[in-house]
Amino acid sequence: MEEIKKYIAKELSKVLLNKYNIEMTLEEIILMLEKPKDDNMGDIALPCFKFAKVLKNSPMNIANQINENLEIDNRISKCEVVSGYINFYTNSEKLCKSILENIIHKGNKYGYVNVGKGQNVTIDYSSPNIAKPFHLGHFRTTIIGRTLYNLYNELGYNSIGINHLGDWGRQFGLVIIGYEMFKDEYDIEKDPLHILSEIYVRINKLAKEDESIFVKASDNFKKLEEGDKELLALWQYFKDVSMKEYDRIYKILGCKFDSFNGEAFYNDKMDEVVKILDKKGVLVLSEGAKVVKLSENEPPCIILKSNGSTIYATRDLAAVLYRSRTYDYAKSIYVTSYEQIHHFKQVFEVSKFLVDEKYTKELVHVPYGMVRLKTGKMSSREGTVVYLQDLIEEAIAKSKKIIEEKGTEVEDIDLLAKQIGIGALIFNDLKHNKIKDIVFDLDEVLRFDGETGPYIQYTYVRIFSLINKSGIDINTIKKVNYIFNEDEVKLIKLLDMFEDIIFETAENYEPSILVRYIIDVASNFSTFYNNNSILVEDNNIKEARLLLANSTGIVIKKGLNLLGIETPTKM
RNA sequence: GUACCUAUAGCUUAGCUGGAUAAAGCAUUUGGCUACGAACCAAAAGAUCGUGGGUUCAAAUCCCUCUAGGUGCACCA
Repeated sequence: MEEIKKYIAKELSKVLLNKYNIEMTLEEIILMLEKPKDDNMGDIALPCFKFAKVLKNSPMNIANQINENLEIDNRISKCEVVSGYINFYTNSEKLCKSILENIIHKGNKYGYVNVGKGQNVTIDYSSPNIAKPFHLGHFRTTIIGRTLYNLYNELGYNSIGINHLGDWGRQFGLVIIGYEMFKDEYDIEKDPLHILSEIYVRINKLAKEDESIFVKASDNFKKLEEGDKELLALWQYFKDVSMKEYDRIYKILGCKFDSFNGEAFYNDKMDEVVKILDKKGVLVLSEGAKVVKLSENEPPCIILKSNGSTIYATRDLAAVLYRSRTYDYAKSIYVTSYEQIHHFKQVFEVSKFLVDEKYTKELVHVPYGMVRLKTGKMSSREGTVVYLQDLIEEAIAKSKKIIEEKGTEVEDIDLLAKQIGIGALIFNDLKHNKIKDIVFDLDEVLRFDGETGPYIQYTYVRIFSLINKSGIDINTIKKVNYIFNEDEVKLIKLLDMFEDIIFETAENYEPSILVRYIIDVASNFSTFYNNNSILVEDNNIKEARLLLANSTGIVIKKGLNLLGIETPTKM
């Protein structure tokens, strides 16, 4: 379709120049071209309103004039002027054949476009705080980040997934106090993370009443920073038990990371940050702390607290320095909730003093909205936190129940329930525009009808089953000898958009674009599938439709896999 | 106080680099399984696009006011 756009733009530019003496580049004209609202208004449209003012004529007249002077070959089957627009109808017979043959030719590589040329993109995501169970609040960063990870690989970049563990800071000084105080009351080994987080809540409460506990926590953290062996051993224990649980969660979600260098990793790398900032003369003393002032009215970015300890911004800055050197990234993405917008704005601003412009201009914060419960905000103090492990188990159990109610021919129901349950969880989340808050309701998430994960998976299963039943080896069909009908043309043109959609999704850091597209594909396939018989038709028709089904299957499978959702072949 | 984000059908949302009749799903009403999986398809009904201004040939979309909700704003992460 892009080629045809270019062709139309080229022809238009000739008419504009000759008839009106308007000089426009192909790119400018392509930008003016749009997709008509309705499919029966053609494939490409040129609104002529902008010319009206310059030419002092009505858009309708101009459209007619341009249309009359336009010389176009058989790639376009029809041009029509409708209320100020010129609508172009592509010759879909040729177009559809070439689109389908291209998809079949590329197979499961369809969608891959090498725009990244192997450049590194770091994606900082998930990043839970250790010594606490993984909860629903970490879910969005994990699956949005993972989707971006897959997308950038698909675009020919080399994605580097970084789990910037929250494993450093005063809170661990506090946990240590709590641990020593309360450990004898628990059998920690039984469920370390839940117990540790309970201890954290208790000690936090005490500290609120007794300021000296916070002071001691800060001391502890200072000691950790200085390498106190005893305290570090405790810290290491917290980290080990945390990683054990996180690994389990990542495995079930299918997430992979190339690095688990968390905040503690940068402990010995922050001195250099301080030195560089100091040398550049931007580090100033303010209220006892060392800070970088960014603007007059705004509070500064704290680099060293008044007790000399570092703060999370210092660690993020050290990470920018380290990642620029280690990965020489073309882009560096941070996926966190919108609560941290201000923080990253500051960090990105200060990092201009640390690294080359090459590395600062592609620092990207990808913020997303909060997950809320029907009962309100999640709070560990209120005990209203939803742990992801529990949630996943519940989702799987509920899915299993629904599957059994609906009936299935699958033997391994547990596996299927896992694929569907987790798929539904991911799909529902990524379906929404990421910046919007989500009110979490498991019953809503696990609906199987309409725009849902199970619906897409079901569509895929039907495609798979159809091709199986045909008894034809799909790879032996190379040519299309058939003129596609309206349903088919619509679906094929949609499949043709896949590469653009992947690009757009990555460029906007917005997985919902891809999700919406997959819904559109599945829904169009279902319409086609309902209105057209396949297996009983003559060979030419049957083969063409099987190719179409197979191509749709390729796009759906690839699309879902990019989102981290599995595609069962039976349900 | 100030900055940023959000507000579209009963519910959940899409559309937001301005363009043709505001698009889906759920729920509601109705029709379709002796063709390949009905977890499906089709039809009907359902919208003062939060309010009030402004810019424009054209505003859900851009600018301003106000309202409601959310989030951030110096030693937590």
